[in-house]
Amino acid sequence: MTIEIDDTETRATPTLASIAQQVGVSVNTVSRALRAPNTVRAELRKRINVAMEELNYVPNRLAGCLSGTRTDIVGVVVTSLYYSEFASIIDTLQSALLDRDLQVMLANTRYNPDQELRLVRSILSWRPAAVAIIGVDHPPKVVELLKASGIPIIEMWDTGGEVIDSAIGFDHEEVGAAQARHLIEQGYRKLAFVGSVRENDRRAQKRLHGFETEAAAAGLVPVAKLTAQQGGNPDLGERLALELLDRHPEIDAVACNSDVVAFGVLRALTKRGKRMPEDIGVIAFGDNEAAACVTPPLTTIRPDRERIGRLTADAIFARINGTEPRTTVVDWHLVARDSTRRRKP
Amino acid sequence: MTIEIDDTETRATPTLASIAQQVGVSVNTVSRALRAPNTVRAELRKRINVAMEELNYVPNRLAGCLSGTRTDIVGVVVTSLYYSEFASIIDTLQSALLDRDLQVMLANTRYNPDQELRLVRSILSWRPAAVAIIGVDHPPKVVELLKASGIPIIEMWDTGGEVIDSAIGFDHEEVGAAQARHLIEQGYRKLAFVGSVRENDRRAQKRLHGFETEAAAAGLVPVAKLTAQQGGNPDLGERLALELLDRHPEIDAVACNSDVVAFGVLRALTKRGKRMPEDIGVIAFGDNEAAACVTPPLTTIRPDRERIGRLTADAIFARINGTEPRTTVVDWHLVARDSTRRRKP
DNA sequence: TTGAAAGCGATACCAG
DNA sequence: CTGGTATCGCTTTCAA
Repeated sequence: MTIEIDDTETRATPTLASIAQQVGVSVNTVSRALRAPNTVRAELRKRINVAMEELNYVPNRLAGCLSGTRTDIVGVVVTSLYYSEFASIIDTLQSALLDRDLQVMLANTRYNPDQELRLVRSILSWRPAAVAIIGVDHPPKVVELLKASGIPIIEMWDTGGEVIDSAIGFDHEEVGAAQARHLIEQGYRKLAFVGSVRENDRRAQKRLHGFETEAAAAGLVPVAKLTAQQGGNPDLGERLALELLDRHPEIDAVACNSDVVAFGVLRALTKRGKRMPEDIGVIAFGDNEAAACVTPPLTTIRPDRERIGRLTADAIFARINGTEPRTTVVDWHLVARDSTRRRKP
Repeated sequence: MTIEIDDTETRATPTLASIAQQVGVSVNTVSRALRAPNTVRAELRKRINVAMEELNYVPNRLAGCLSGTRTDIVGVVVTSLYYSEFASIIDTLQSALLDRDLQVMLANTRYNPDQELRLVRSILSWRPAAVAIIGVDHPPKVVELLKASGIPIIEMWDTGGEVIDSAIGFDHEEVGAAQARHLIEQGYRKLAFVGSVRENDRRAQKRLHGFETEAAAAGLVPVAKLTAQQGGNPDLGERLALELLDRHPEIDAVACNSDVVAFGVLRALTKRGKRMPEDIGVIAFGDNEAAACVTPPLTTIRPDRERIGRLTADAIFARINGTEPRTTVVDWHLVARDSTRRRKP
């Protein structure tokens, strides 16, 4: 009697069963050879490894995670990928997660709340171990879903307001206030604010609000203000600055909501023959890699993105291991460069 | 007789079965209500949807993809996340994939081949529908795994050499050659090359090689050359430029391997009192958002990142639908700005 | 139009 | 140390 094995050399991706069959052991011996190598006889283990190598076996995590308890995905939801805004957060976070074999699933909402809901839903459908998401302001349904998921949720970049679970970021109102304070300290009095302040970018709104409030506190209202709904870039900055000069020629300082906008502002002011920092001061936010290389070097506020990324990874591990949720405020620094150094210290 | 249902109100994540039970239908009716709504009576469908909404049901894709045929993940492997190098590729790619409900799983190798192997393996373990990866030069085992996976593999950013499946990018040697050609056309004769040229960054190496070859063809060897293994940034550029001036004061043009390095080079040259473009010309690669905003505005080469992202998404769909692999060369442009305009046109 | 039942590929608990 | 067997949550024939 012959047992016919219909192993018709189908070039299907190998499974645990394939190699179990080839080695002549049971499926779960192979599984253990992977999961708990020392529970398998050395010689067997070796043959199993050889077979895996030969067949280019790659475990199927869909199956693994479905049956096992944990998933090794961490959902990361950002609002933008451009201009280094969050790149180094993602970079640091990703590499820290990798050390624990966690895989990043990335989503970019582009500041669109509908998109955000859709993406969060999509990410949750992968049953991630945790979700890290930019901002603390989300559509109610997003909050509901994230809460209902029962996994650790780390909100990054911003703090304040209602936090779903844990947050790691800083107070953007304070950043705006610091911009105003610095300009005032340097002797500027006719303050303006320009930049991209989108309807759904609460952080930008907070910075603007903080700026206005601080200026008002110093008796400097009204402040000229020119914002746009589109994303920030140098051309926008240039356009807004030119318009600002036309409308308010008396302006002697400009705060920008981002460095890339400030780059264009500097260009516009230079074209109009303004001397910086003497005639007019410029301060921004973000500390883009080029901020120290433009003319004049740009005074700006530098958030500690690496730290946020690292602490987020730490928080994810901690929460997974059962520690309590917490909110961590991360320092930022005002980097004074020549675009505002009116008063020699 | 009483049937005891041990439905101990466990706050577990709802499954298809949960809502099937609540609505009083079978599991696969609910499944069909999701997958093929018009095969379910309207009234029933409605009740099912209500239940899903109430319970905040999110389908478990691990299960779905395990049982079904398709996976909706696309693995995206990049070598860096900093400095906008690939950000807009990822951004465009991601949003194009989203239109087809494909989810990006991101990995960053940081130019480390061991990491690359590990990450590719990890990504393949999720049984993605396709993989998009930066570069056409990978460790042999990576190539083997990707080939064995049987899914579409799109190599981005570079072309030439052996392609695994499909490629969308451009010839980096030509870019380097174009840098040299432009400098020579503008009348520069003592050419130098500086920047980060890592051991595992084949693209950077190709650009350097193309530059040297083109210069040699014009009888301009030897070219001074100063490279580093670390990643490019303005400080590196400044350091290298200062060293270059010390060693080769006769230099009259510098090609940089990236814009961020060039930013530092400009700063160094300015500090040393060099006039640009008169005394010395500078050309770079990348067209960083700030390239037009530094002093002098930087001549550089602009790759079309959006196009690469979009075409990669297109290629993924096409390959999934059975079209043949192909290599697509994407245009790039030399953007001449004031850092090299010696000859007035 | 709806339901029952058989997998998908791995894990985990129990036996042997 | 090794092998059955149930199970994870969903999709997918095949019947009813």
